[in-house]
Amino acid sequence: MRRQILDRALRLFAEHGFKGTSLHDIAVEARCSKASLLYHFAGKDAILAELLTPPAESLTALSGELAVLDGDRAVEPAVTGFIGLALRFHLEVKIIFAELPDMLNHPVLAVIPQAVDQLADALAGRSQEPRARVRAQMVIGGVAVTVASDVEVEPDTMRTELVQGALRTLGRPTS
Amino acid sequence: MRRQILDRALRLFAEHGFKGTSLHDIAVEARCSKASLLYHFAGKDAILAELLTPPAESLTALSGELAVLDGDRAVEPAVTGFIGLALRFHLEVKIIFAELPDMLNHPVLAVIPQAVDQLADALAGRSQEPRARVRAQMVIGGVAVTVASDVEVEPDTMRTELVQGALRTLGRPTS
DNA sequence: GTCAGGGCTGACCGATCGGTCAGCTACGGT
DNA sequence: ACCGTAGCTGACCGATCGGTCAGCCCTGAC
Repeated sequence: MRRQILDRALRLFAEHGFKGTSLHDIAVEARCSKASLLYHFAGKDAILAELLTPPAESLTALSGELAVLDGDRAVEPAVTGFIGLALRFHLEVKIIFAELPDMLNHPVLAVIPQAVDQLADALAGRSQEPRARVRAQMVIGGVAVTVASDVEVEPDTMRTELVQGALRTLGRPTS
Repeated sequence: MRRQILDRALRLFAEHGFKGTSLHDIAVEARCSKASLLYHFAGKDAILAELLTPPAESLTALSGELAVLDGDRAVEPAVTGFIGLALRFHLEVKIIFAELPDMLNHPVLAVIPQAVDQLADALAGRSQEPRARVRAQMVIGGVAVTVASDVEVEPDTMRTELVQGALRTLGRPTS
């Protein structure tokens, strides 16, 4: 039942946004009562937090791995690692980019922005130049939006093209 | 007063999202009563529609200009034109990318997706190849997210770097 | 048989939402 | 001096929101 609730809530949040989805909507989709949702979860926020915990932890883990690599060597792992996570959690990515700004009160979600900042740092090759920061931001946005959109492409084609596209964006021709 | 309302509503919608902003919030920010909002506008949706009409019209106009250009020649104008619009309407871009999916009922907003599709078509150089579609989507997402984010960069640096980054993403080295 | 407790529910609550309405105020035309 | 009207407001409305609570049902232990 918990699984069912989380599964349906994930789809609804991704489609209509967090604020755009009511507990009633989730209950109908999961074929249970609204009160049942609140038996399994402390509240609506708790459902979102539990949904976004796996991608948040994976992202912070990636940031940790990248932190030990210096400048140039961090770029390619950052690209492939981020794209891997984005593809794996594409629905969660859609939720995060849609309405994260308000949800930052919750401790689980608060770690996401700083992890993204560290990711941007790695993508920029530890450079503080404005031009490098812009490139990094373009990669993050491009990957996130593309993964969240419903372009009909085979998964491996999508992955390779995202990686190559990101590397070109950063001015790093494909090796 | 209308100007005041639209100005404050734009900022609030961009910051907290459309659903995340109440008429009360706008009224407080605009220093007037909630009833006054609904004297000037037919409803909350009408405020959003009026805010998004200028960028929507500009976008459809750009699509029209690009439609008469064939394949290769459409790419660069598409890049520079889209980036120009995105920079000019950066707050509106943030609103659109955050919660457009639900608002498509309104006729003013319904034209946006098809205009974006035509833009993607031009960015892909009229190619139907999956790889080209992915690249185009990456450019749209990268530009939109970068413009909507608050990276602190001088406007002209931002513009030139966005254009060059987009062209690199598309595999078109800067001329 | 019975009892305890986890899973679940309908009924209900206060808060807040978008929106309506009668009426107040200020002011320009005659 | 009078009036029409544009601008604006407080009070109020029904709907919907997230969340609470007493209690029902079922099953497994003894």
